[in-house]
Amino acid sequence: MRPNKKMNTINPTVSVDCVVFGFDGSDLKVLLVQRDLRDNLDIDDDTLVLPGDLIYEDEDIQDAASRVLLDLTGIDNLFLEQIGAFGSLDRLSKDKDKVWLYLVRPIPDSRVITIGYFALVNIKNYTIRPAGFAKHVIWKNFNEVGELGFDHNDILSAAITKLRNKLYHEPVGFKLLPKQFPLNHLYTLYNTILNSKLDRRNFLRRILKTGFLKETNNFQEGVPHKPARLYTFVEKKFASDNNQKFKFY
Amino acid sequence: MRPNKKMNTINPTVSVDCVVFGFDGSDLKVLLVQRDLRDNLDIDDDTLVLPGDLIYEDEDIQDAASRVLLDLTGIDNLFLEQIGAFGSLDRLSKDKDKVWLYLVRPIPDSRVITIGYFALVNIKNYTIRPAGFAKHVIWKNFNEVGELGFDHNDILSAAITKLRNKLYHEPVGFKLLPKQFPLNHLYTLYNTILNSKLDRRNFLRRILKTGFLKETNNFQEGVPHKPARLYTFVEKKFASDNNQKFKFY
DNA sequence: AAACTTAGTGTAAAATTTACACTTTGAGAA
DNA sequence: TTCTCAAAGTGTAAATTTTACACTAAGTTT
Repeated sequence: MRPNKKMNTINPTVSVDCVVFGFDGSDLKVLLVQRDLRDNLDIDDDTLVLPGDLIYEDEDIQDAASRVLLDLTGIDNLFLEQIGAFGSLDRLSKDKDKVWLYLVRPIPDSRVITIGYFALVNIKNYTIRPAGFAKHVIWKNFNEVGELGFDHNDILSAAITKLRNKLYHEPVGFKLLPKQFPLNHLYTLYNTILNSKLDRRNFLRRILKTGFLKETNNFQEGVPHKPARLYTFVEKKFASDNNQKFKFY
Repeated sequence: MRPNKKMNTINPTVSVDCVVFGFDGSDLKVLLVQRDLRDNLDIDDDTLVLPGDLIYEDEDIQDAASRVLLDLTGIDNLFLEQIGAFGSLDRLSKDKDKVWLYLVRPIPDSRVITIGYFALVNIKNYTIRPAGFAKHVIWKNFNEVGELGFDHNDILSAAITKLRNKLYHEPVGFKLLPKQFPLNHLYTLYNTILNSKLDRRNFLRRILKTGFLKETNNFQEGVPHKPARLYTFVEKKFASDNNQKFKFY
């Protein structure tokens, strides 16, 4: 490839961190890792952090984010979108964070800028493997996320803002749901994430009118009430210029 | 400040680049610098690039962007907003770009990730000083921007997308205009930037209805037709949650 | 004073949004 | 089998917003 570059060298100054959102039918979840367990450290530090890592010199940033997710969670081939760069000078300066950095980083005092990514997954497609590193990865209710390591609360805030905006302007809700789902799940999802209480009838009408949903002939099973019809999302082309005019709710 | 860090050392792996938009009454402009002149190099390279530079180790990224704008253009204290990180592996691999990097960079082959920023200025407030470095900074019509150095066309694309979205959802148009302006200037601005031909009466009604404009008792001067009343923007608080529901046009 | 240029202004029809409640259906319990 | 429970499914009228559309007013220049 390119000469004059060492391959597979770690770039000690740039990292990626990933916010992966999931939805379990009633709560919005975030994928977090327990820092010490992840690195098999023998310290008392159960701090939760976003999955992330330093990038390699010869690695595209987004590829780095994919790699991190694959390594830490077994989740492969996710749709990832950049949130932005986080580079404040004190982002690594909490005491606990420093301890950890000294244990695992080649240059623990290096100033590191991180690029945040965000992804949406159908939580059921990605049951976290109970073996290996993966057992230290957890889905945490978004509302119950406490103080994370580093500046990860900032990254998470930026991510939820982005998610809410996207939900409003693009058909992304389906990424959090199984291929087929009843309309009420989508309705709950919108209400949960947007923190709203939308009118149910109006919601259903509007979401159907968008043309992004197609009814199937399948129905819910195993529910103790009238089973709802399942729908699928139909991907359509969005001219990126038109997105602007689009309003999902 | 923080120990274990050298102060004022250049971070050779992270840079910032700024997209500064201006509006001259009929065209959207972008601030560009001519690369060779900027660095007083004796090479035949009139490539235009966005104002940008490597950051310092102990410098917040956004501060770096401010510094770059101040150094290269004399523009101080601008409202800057991050566009995102640009880190593709080939972003510095054009031949001309490499020549330049070898001439000016301490580690010319370093993989560099850049953080894009964008700003809106009233072009008349920032007449570019005709002395010193500033004489190599130009306002270029957005539509006439050709191939820029590095991946700066990508950054510019991301910036224009962001600008169009912002124009649609937030009251930012006024940042491109003088303190007082006739409504038609704002109308032209919207049409120019959004590439649209909005209905004039409907536009005026709607923009006034937002409550962000206040009429003054001043009128245009020196125009060869009926002088229009001047308006000012009134800053109001936007709960960031409400932004979403806001539509300026 | 005539011609030119932009300022400034209203309305009716169409489309969209909103508020609102009852019947149906299947599962599970009695 | 029937009763109860829980969610599914469904329509309309009023209010609001959006759209399309064109002429008069005012100041400048010739």
